[in-house]
Amino acid sequence: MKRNSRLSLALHTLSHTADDPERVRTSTEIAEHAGTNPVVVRRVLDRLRAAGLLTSERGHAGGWCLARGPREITLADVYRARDERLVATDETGVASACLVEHALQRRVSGMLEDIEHSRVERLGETSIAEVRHA
Amino acid sequence: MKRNSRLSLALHTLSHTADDPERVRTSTEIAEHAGTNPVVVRRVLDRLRAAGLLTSERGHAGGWCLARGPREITLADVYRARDERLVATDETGVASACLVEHALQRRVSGMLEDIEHSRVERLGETSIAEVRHA
DNA sequence: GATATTTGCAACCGGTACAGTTACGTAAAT
DNA sequence: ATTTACGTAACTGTACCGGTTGCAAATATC
Repeated sequence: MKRNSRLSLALHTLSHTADDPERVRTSTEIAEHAGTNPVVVRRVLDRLRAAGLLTSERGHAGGWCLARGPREITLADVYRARDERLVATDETGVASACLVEHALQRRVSGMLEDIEHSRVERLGETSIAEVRHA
Repeated sequence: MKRNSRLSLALHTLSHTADDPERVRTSTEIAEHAGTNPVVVRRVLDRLRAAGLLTSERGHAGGWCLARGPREITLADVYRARDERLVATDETGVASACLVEHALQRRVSGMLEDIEHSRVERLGETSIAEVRHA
């Protein structure tokens, strides 16, 4: 697959389901379209379901569906649904004895957090329904 | 060591050298302070030297020194000195046949670029000399 | 009830990235 | 010549991730 694939795959999938919200899609189908593996798809989509963006049904005629209207799901929702953070703020819990280190941690990670927030805010301005008309 | 250590180590080291710019520090000394290994320190500091932020002298009484005044080095300089990008914009060159994918790429990666710029901009507002007084 | 389909999940493989470590070469001061 | 310290290459261990396989559980169809 390609780089940054988790977010990319999530967005791609949601955008397509937004195209035709009634249609139920299997992970196999999605995987073929995305050029990857059904299990990988499920792994990514698991998180979107946990975040309440998708629902899945097992068994015959099962598959994946949008949990709410495509206009009610923003890029920020998708972004937040990944549990990972791109900023990677330290958080090892080990308190350094070094004062400079403390000051750095506070300043830099605070700064990156701010940026993170503004990023998510901007992503929130676009719903997955309108991505195609970008 | 800890996560995000390259940037962290770079910033930490530079902040300390900014404290007393005349003093020459060996990688062993820096490594001990940072709780890591001299070779690791040199690897990270290599990039800072390539970026013109530090100089190094070999041999007896050699070591590392600031290449310019601590007020002329910003956090953005350090951030840029790492060659890596945190955003990881796709760039595999493979053109997808999927129009939605195209639109997504354009919109999302454009947005991430913006954020990257604003991040660097904000980091540029602080010099390593003033980090301690945060 | 048997069968086919599809998610759910765990285990494992292969590749990549990185910190850590060891070892050795090179340069400079004493 | 010796000592010091950078420069660099090689190897290790770990972590993460995409890919893959296998199997259990659930559900629709026959």
